Amino acid sequence: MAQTDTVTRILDTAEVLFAERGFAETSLRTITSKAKVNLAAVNYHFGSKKALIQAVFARYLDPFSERFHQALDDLELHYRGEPIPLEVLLETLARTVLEVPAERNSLKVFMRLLGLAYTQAQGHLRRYIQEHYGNVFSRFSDLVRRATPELPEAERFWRLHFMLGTVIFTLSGLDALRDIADKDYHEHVSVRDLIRRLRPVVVAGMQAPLPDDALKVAG
Amino acid sequence: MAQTDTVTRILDTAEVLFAERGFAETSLRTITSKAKVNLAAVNYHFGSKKALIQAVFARYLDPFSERFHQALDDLELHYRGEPIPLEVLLETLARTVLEVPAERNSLKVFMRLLGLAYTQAQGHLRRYIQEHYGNVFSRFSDLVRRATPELPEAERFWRLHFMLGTVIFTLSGLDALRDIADKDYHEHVSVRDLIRRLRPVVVAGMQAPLPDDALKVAG
DNA sequence: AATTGTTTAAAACATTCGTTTATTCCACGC
DNA sequence: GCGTGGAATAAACGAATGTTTTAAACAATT
Repeated sequence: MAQTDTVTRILDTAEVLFAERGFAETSLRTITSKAKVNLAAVNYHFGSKKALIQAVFARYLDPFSERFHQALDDLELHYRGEPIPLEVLLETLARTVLEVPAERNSLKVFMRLLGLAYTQAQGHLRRYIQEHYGNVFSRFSDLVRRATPELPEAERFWRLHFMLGTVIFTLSGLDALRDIADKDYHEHVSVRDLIRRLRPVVVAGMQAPLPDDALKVAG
Repeated sequence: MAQTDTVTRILDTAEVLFAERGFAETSLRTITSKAKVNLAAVNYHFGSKKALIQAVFARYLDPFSERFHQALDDLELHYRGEPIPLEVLLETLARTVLEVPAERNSLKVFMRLLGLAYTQAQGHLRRYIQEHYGNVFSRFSDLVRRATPELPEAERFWRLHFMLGTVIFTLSGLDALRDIADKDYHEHVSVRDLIRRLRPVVVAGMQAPLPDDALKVAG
């Protein structure tokens, strides 16, 4: 049990702490003491703190990447060259995102980490993710392009990230928001509730009219 | 020139560095050396690094709060009890946000800072902002309620935060996103461009049809 | 011009960080 | 059995951090 136990213990503890406080604000000493492993274990097993951060992401993104590619394969087979509708693409993305961490019961952590990847400095992380998972995003992006031919190239890019922001912000701040919502409206929301509420908003956002003077792009 | 110069020199330098790297990743030594003031000056004039962070925010949020209250006063006077339309409220909010840092020629910095306030740990910052500027948000929130009576209470709450997520995520991850956008589309976007693109998306999101089975709430 | 209070300057202080080293432990194969 | 190699441990290292201290320079007031 030796190695496996220590490595996963570190990863389990690190991902929670990273999600709670960010990367720079989480020291290796905090991680190792909470995980009840030796301080040097991180550098021994992972090499450095940077490598640990990347490993935390890989544990989520590797299964996600595989499953999502598989799901897109199925879709492309089914639609046989026809453009896949935007709703179907978003639905598939949402389902895959929900499936992956469901096994680990930590959707919230996964979302927080995704948010941090965009927000925190950590240039190495962006490079790592881009390098390892850029093709998944590219593939999805291409399919969305075919589903929304009326959108100018740049506009689609930005709207995709707008919607990404909506989802990540909401789900990563879920606890805080849920506290407020519970207190003010006495109505408890589940993650599934939230996603049900998110769907029409995201679709409407993607299909919103073009900004007033986007002429230079729209040609 | 003595005090004023040193204090504003520190603030000017700090806000740029904070916006670029975040709070924890920016050391006082980096700030003071770049600002060409003594290291101890920060602790002398502000008391601590935390207080410096708060001071950086206050320099933006104090004028913003004042202007926004004034703008809402004008609106309420003009609409004389009638509900103020949602588009007008959002427009006013956006205009005020744009006006404040325009004088200091640093809209991007202001936006990044707003994003960091939500994103970074810094519990003291959230408490400070809540305490000093919470009433502005409450007032705006009430006006939005009157502008969207058709929305169930909880639905409006969530959508407001969806849209907040869109804006904050986009603006706080601006550099990262801009890097990608520059590389892929060779088109440089300004913050003003982004806000122009954001508007129709936010409006459409707020006015999206209700989710399929929100019946229990809609009554 | 002397004095007072304020600001700047240089240095040191006490922590904390990531990383490395040296040692011990322990399981496994010969 | 023993030795060997991978893994855990304890300790220390060097660098960087926020903060404090002490002294000097300065401005303003009387």
